[in-house]
Amino acid sequence: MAGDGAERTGATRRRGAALEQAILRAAADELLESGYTGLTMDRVARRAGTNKNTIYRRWPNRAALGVAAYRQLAVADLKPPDTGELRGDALELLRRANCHWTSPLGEVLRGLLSAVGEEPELLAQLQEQAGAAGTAGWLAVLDRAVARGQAPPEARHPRVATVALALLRNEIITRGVSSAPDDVLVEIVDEVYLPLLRGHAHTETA
Amino acid sequence: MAGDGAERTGATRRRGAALEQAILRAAADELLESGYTGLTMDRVARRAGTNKNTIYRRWPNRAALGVAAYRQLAVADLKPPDTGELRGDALELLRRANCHWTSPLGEVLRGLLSAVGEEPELLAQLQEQAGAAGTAGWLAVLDRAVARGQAPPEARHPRVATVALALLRNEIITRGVSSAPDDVLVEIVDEVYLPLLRGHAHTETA
DNA sequence: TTCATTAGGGTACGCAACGTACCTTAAGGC
DNA sequence: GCCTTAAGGTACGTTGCGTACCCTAATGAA
Repeated sequence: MAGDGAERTGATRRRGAALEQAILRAAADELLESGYTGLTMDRVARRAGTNKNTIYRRWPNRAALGVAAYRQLAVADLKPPDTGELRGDALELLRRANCHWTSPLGEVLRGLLSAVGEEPELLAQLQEQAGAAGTAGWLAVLDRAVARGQAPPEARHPRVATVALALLRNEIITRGVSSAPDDVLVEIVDEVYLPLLRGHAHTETA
Repeated sequence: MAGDGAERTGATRRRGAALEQAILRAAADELLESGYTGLTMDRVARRAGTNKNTIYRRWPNRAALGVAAYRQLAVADLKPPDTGELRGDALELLRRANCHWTSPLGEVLRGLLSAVGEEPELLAQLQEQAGAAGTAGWLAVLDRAVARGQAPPEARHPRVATVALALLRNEIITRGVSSAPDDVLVEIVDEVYLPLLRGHAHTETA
């Protein structure tokens, strides 16, 4: 990491893409350290070894910078799990999501989501990243379950497929900041997700 | 409403509970007009015909005042619907919740939820109001459905009962600020909620 | 009734952070 | 080797939180 904490001492003056990257890295680091609340333009400027002026030439306001910086962090490595059983796969996906939302990154995302409420454009950008990543994994897992005969084909409806994820999100938002305990995840899978799929299979897999 | 917009002109000086109520009313009005973002201590003070000092003697910070003011607004009138059918009741509950979350009041609640993230005490207070009110209605509706034989007794598990509500919340949060369109509510009920209950009834009500 | 105590009113302040203005200075293309 | 363009530096205006200080009205007790 170049110029991590201290102000940059290099003699040359960066421009264009290089500078932009430096700003984004600085902003992303601030996000991880202090969350969106702690992301201030002055601090990002100092950390990146530049000044607010330069930042405002690229992003119109703090929220936009926050979203852009988050993008850097959110390149999630999502290989859907394959335990050979639907229940195991679902639990694993839920545990990963739980981890994600609980991590500093999740906190950042929550902060951003609430801060961006007024600007729909930024909101759309966030959803594109946060939302899409989620559903893909669930559909993949369900595809395999359908192939195995553990779930009916109708289960591949996106809303049905991601029910467990939605419940987890709801749990975290409703219950507060800390992560959901594992037995809640198990409950979601056993009491809701699997019965739901069973309910879709009208009279089969009994 | 006494002293609605203009600064109070009365000669007597209010104290204690009367003053506290005046402050809370002013804060609640500001919340409805401008949301939590627009709730500033100076404006509340002016509107209540008092000063910040007096407010800070009662609430330690803006968030606490916001939560207290929200309590005034959130006395929801919740008689669970009774259309005679589970599907109709569920849809009606969902529509009400959708209305609520979309209303200025919902916006306020969302703002508060995100602002209070750091202070667990306040968060607990909010949940007490927002959360409990919701589940009661669903349990009541399910009770009647069970009595009618339209749902299995296991459906009265709180997590199962409120699945539709959780999905709606998730939809609103994920998709952004505006209200969920009605077909989404129908989809939640028909594609998730009813199949889920069906799935719980292992081999009955077929 | 008088008077001390207590709570409210008015105002100004310190501080942080956003966003902007203005000028100076280096980079890089022609 | 100049000239446009972009970056650096700095200071400013503004808003809003939270605090400090001192004045003044209400209340209850002597």
